[in-house]
Amino acid sequence: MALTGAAGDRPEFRTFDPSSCARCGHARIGEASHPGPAKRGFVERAALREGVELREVALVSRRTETLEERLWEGFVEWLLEDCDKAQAEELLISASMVAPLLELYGENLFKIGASLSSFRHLIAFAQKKHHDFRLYGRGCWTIVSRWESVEPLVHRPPLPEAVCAAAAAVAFSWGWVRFGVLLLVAFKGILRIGEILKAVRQDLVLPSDLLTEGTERFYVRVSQPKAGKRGGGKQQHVTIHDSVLASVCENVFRHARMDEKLYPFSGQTFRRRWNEIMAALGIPKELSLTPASVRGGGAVAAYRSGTAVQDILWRMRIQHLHTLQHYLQELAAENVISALKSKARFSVKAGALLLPHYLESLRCRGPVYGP
DNA sequence: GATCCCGGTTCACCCTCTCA
DNA sequence: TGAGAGGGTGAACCGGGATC
Repeated sequence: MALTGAAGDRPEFRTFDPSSCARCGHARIGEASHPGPAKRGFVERAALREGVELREVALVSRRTETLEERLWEGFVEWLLEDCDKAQAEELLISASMVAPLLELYGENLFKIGASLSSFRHLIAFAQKKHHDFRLYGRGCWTIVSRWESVEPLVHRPPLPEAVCAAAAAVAFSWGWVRFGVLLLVAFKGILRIGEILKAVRQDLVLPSDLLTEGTERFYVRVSQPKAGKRGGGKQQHVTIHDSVLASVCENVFRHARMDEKLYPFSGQTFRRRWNEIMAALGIPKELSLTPASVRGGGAVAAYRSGTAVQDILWRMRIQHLHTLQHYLQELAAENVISALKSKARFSVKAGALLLPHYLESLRCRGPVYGP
């Protein structure tokens, strides 16, 4: 009746009120009249904000701030080579003067062998110092572009799936159980290595935690993800579909304390063990396979297994296809295996073949304690 | 006006090295 | 094995121009 009235077919129904007919006092039939979370009042919100000064809320980490301040001091010192302190202060008052000076300083940095990132940070700092710097700073960014064209970025090579499997197998054979398991979790979950190294037991949501034993899914919660300050959520999670790995994680981590780190040592120790495993497999340093290659390797493996690009974006927790291209473009460069000598290829192949046996052993033998 | 694309801009993570 | 410093890289948002 309401629809025909609205459509004009039955003018006599135009005034029909479905809400009244449903004995509902508002237009949201079947819903709460004011849906959504309970609203806080001014007093309650003000109490929660007690002591917080918006002007003092830091938008960058203290470390970045220190780095940029130090770079700025270097720029000022460079100025002082040609003028006295009073003149330098005069030059640094307005963005219109700072910008061309920074351009010259950028060229100087390039000549003396400084890093491009230091110049980028310096420009960013100048923009924070002078709000109108953007009006004059185009030349500085042009210097950055030219610098990049001379020295293009080199992306980290992805970790081939076979090398990941072999590395995990070597770790298990040496008794580095958590290293091996976390390497596989990071690879399958397309995680940044730092994310898995920082994770604690409560970030790993096992089937037994959800009372869904026997399922193949488990989750890793990522607190403070990389882009936390720029959208993407303060907390993210990844889903891993692997029944064997889920069972192994149950045995290795189920009995750990909720605040216990999944990897009980530091990142440096992870890195040293990584180096030892790569050396044992005969993988040369020149191939630049580092723990940072795990995420790219996971992405490439998912792509190769036929996972839809949108699904990979979701699993990687990135928002732009452009970003994913960084990883997948490396497909062509993923000739790490072919670059290996025959002995190393044999080691990788053998290790990858052994992995299922190690995983089966960990799955069947019950709880595993220790690092 | 809406949408897409791309380059500009920004900032935290990762790697390497040194020292304890 | 851990801590810290310094440099390099990855990946996000933003805005403007192009296209429909």
